[in-house]
Amino acid sequence: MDLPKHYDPQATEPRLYERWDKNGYFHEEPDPARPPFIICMPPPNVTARAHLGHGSTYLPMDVLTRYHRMLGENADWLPGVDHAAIATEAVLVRELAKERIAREDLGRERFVERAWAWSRTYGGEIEAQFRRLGFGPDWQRSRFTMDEGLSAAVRRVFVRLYREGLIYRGTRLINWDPKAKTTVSDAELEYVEQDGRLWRIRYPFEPGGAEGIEIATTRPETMLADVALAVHPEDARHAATIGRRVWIPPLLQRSIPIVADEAVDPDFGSGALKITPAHDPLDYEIGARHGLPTPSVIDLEARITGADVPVGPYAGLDRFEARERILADLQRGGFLTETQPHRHAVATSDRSGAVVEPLLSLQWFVKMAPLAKPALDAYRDGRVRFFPARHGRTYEHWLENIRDWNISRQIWWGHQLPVWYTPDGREVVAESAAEALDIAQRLHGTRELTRDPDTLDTWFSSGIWPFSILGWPEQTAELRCWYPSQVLLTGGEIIFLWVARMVMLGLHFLLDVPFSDVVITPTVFDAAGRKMSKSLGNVIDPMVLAERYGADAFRVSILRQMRLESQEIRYQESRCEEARNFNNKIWNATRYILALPEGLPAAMTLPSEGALTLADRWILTRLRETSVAMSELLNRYDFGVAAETIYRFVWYEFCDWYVEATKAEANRATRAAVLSFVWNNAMRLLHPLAPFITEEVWLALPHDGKTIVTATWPDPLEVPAFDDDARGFALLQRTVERVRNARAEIGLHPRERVALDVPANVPEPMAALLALLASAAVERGEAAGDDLDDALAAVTVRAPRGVLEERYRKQLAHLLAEIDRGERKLGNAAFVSKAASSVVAKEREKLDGYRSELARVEAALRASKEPA
RNA sequence: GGGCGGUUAGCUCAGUGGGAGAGCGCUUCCUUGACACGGAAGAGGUCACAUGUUCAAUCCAUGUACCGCCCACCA
Repeated sequence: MDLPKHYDPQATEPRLYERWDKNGYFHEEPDPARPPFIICMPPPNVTARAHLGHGSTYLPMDVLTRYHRMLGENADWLPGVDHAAIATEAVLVRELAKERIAREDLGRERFVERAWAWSRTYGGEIEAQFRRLGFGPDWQRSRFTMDEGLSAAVRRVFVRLYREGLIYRGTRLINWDPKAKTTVSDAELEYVEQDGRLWRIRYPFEPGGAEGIEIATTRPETMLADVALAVHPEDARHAATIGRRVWIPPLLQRSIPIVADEAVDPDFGSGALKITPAHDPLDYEIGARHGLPTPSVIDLEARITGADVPVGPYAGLDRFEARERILADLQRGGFLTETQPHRHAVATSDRSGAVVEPLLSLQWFVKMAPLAKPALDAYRDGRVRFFPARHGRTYEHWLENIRDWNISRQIWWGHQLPVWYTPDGREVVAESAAEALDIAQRLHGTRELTRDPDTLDTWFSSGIWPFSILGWPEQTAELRCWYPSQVLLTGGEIIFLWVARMVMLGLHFLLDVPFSDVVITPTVFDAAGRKMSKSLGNVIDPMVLAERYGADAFRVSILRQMRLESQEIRYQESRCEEARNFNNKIWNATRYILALPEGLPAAMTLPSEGALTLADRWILTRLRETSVAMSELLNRYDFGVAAETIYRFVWYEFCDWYVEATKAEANRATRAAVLSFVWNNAMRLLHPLAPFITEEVWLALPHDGKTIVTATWPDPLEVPAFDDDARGFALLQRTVERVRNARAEIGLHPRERVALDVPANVPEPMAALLALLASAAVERGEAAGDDLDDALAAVTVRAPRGVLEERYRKQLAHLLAEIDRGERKLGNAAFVSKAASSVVAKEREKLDGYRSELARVEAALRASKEPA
């Protein structure tokens, strides 16, 4: 066979993926006879493109699914795409703007048509990218949140929650995104630290009077809607003012009361707070406690409106423009007493980035407290577990402090509320227009209905994802076999937005948690620990990495950096290069195996135990240990250590030691069989992590079956283990290293043989390996000591006089220091009496070892100095 | 303001109550029957700081400093 010297992933990977896909290796049918292993893919936004973050979240899902498929389980990774309401709508509005068309000009129906067309065109792109990275979900089962089946599930959930009294319509303070022109939920806010200013403003007791009370604010434009000032009830400075009235500057057209409320922090500013219930959450609560009115002065365009209260010349101004004008007018009227810099967190919409305006509005909400209780219980009694466990406290804390969820959005792309209104404003909630008409006729005696134009928050449909994609509310075989799933993997930033809501809705509608394990994966940063962003120019595109180094290399590079407890990965491209080199190493070890002159056995079998050489026994023992370790590590989601474990086995044990050992004459009889066996197993252990190269190599070796994708996971019990021989080989390795070190010291050319005295009680196979691996000319001498440790320790290098002297002196110094340390330790009565006996024994053993080594090194040093 | 992580070799990071580790980078040697995307040898660290617990602390506890993440209605 004539293989090129360098592995070529660019040619191999797409070819293999196409074969897997065409043969349906990723597809599964529900099979109650086997244990299920189901992962619901967090649906990427239809607007999304692959980024490095998908490496840390989606890649582990692929690894786990492949691993459990090899274990013979009913394993399936269920993919899909999210319609991403606000994000997609924003993209479309921007595209329309290029054609100078406003959303309203197009009309709802045609706008939604375009959204569908856009989703069909671009939605497949991330799927193609995932394929390029080797991800193998069950593509035949791919779902889109706007599909008819999933939309029907959304309507069913809405109607049922409404009829159970868990969905209601009401006027509440909501977060208004003036850019996207819609409400957003609390969980979708992002608080951005900004350098702002804090203004102190005097509210006079009488219009034109010099006396008054000072407040501090960062939002002077809202003062037009003030309904009171509030002070802390126990604040002596303001006690006398409670109950008095002040006038609102600069217009001085309205006066408002001063009230006392516990929520006011007396230590902030002047200790007095202006109350604007319609434009601030805290003010809303205080206002409610005191029965204050709730006038608005900011409209949906974020402009000042005089609809509720007089706003003078500010009417129609943008909110930030109005702020400047009001400040100027306050200054002129002598009401602005102080301006100071102030750093504070501003609520922005995490989709549009716009500063969110708290507004009073009539919207739809989900009553969360009754749903949160069972979700909390499920966590507390261990039905839902987090990895790492500390993330569970985030989940718990959010559910304990849960607030009602605003679910109505004023955009067109999404699931329209299944709500209709009669001409006199009564609500009719139904799963279809026909049913709505029926109800309207029956209950309200009318067939004249108008549908609510709003759509649902995207996360409403995401919240039912684990069962809507299984066909719920139909009782499908998928739903019976595959709900609940086994594990959810996701980033920590959507524990509230998504994880908690899936648990709540899963428990409510299917009476069971949607998954038992939640694995929170780390965020990927650049090597300097900065978030990757376009503006910083530090974004690394995984598709570029896959092109440059291969998808396997990209995968291994990410996986090796994942740590169980870590919340971040600092990614550097050199890791990818390193993994590419690793793949090349695998490739070349394979070339060596395939080029053996004796050829490979037709089937994967091992020689009889008696025929196995020392090296064979060692590598088989290590294979077995590695195989046990890999299962344990993958079972507890420790991808980083798993990747590291197989990486080290392949490179440092198999390639550097075993393959070299097979070049010895004595090892030739068994090597073809053992190399094939171990390499076949190693490829299967590595396959979930690096699917492509392992398939390519596995197919070239003796193997069973058509593809490694559905091959069985190595069973450690099928690999013989020889613990004593393995230990002996490890001792031999240390001896080889010692001799190589001396060779370097002597300055021998690698091809020159070093003369080695090997005691007679070192077994012949070891002496032969020493000769090969250390490139030595072995001369057998007298037996030394009474065990293998002693015999190997007595192996000595013959060198020209004086050459090794410095080396021996260094060793001597080190040994003397160790012996001193050990003697002082063992001379310490407290240590000998209090430390564990095994620790003391080990310390004695170490000391003895150092002493006999000291004697040998002293002798060698003498020999090196004295004339021969 | 509250909670949670982190601080170990030049860089990115493992790790352990009892002899400090890996990869990259660096130095030297080497194209020996697969691999220079390779092999061998080597240099390099008061394990952030302070106090405490312990026979023994890089590891445990407390505190400090710095970095980061999440939450929160100081306007």
